Amino acid sequence: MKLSEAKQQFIASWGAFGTHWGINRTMAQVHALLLVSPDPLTQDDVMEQLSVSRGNANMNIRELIDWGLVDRVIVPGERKEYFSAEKDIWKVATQIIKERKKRELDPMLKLINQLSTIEGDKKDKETKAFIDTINGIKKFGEQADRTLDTMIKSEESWFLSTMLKLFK
Amino acid sequence: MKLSEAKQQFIASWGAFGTHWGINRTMAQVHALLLVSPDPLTQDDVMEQLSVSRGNANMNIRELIDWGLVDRVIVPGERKEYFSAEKDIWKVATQIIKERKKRELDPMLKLINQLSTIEGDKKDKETKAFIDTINGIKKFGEQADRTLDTMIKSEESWFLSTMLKLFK
DNA sequence: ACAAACTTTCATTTATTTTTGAAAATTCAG
DNA sequence: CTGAATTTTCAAAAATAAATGAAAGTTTGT
Repeated sequence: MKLSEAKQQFIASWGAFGTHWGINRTMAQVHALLLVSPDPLTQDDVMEQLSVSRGNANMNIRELIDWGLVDRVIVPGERKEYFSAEKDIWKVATQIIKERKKRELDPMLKLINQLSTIEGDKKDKETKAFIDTINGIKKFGEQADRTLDTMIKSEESWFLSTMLKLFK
Repeated sequence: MKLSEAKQQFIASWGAFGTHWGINRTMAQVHALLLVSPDPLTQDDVMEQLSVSRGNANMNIRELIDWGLVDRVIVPGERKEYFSAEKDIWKVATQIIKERKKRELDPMLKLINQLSTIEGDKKDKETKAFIDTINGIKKFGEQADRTLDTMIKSEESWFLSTMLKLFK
């Protein structure tokens, strides 16, 4: 298999994979493209290599920056902006966990906490089932929250220790 | 907050939550409804409570059964089928992890393994970047695979030990 | 075997999400 | 300040995903 072919397949599959996880196909493809590009790319490079419009490329690149997965890179003497993706997959995973936790788990727990304050007779079967389910989710969510924080933290300290080694 | 109101909000939010994770809104809502229902429901109950069509209800209930999150329940003397959701959130989580792993992580790793066999000069910057990214994903995926298997297994043994206690 | 009760399918419709591309806004060198 | 280069916005169009409901299929009691 040739590089260009493998690259195409990787980008296409990463895009399809993303859609199964609620991620816009183009965003996942831009991410894939930047992951396998040794040097930073411009918006026009992305447009050309993925055959997408200017607006689409722009929107998804910015979304990736919001997610902390892509950085703007300044190339001296160039007017255009360049973009480059974090290449360390462990850092990528940590960042995604961090963002999803913030965007989804935390608001969900907030809601669950509100719902756990319903008034009602615990003798009632319907009420009891509701409270039990909500409490189950609450406990699970709180545990997940703690576990994910630990993962994020341990990754950061791993990162820190790696950095320290570099400067020792 | 009253039960009916809380229930409505839970179902709506669970549905919205699902869409962020690539899960069809109705499927997530049916799941939520069954999670807070003390007794099994029929397809008509689901249709009525969620205001969805027969086809939609049927399709999503079956999908939930495929995912191993909902069971058909036979009520003696009744012609209709009844459906009930697994209520233990830890088991629900385990089951979702199991299914997503099978449906998505495993095929992705298969692809990555194929892509890691590209021919090419490692001196070439493009080729090197591609190989490095693929290998990074490969290592990460293999670790995730092992970790998730451990989680699934530990849940099963926790389940087993709970069961054993019941019969001791 | 029949028919009522119930379940499943799937072509069509509807809703939602994504993409486009031209216009507006911004940036920056001279 | 000017204007060309570049980036961003957003209304409209296109693509995709989901829902509908009637018809076909299946099951079960008599």
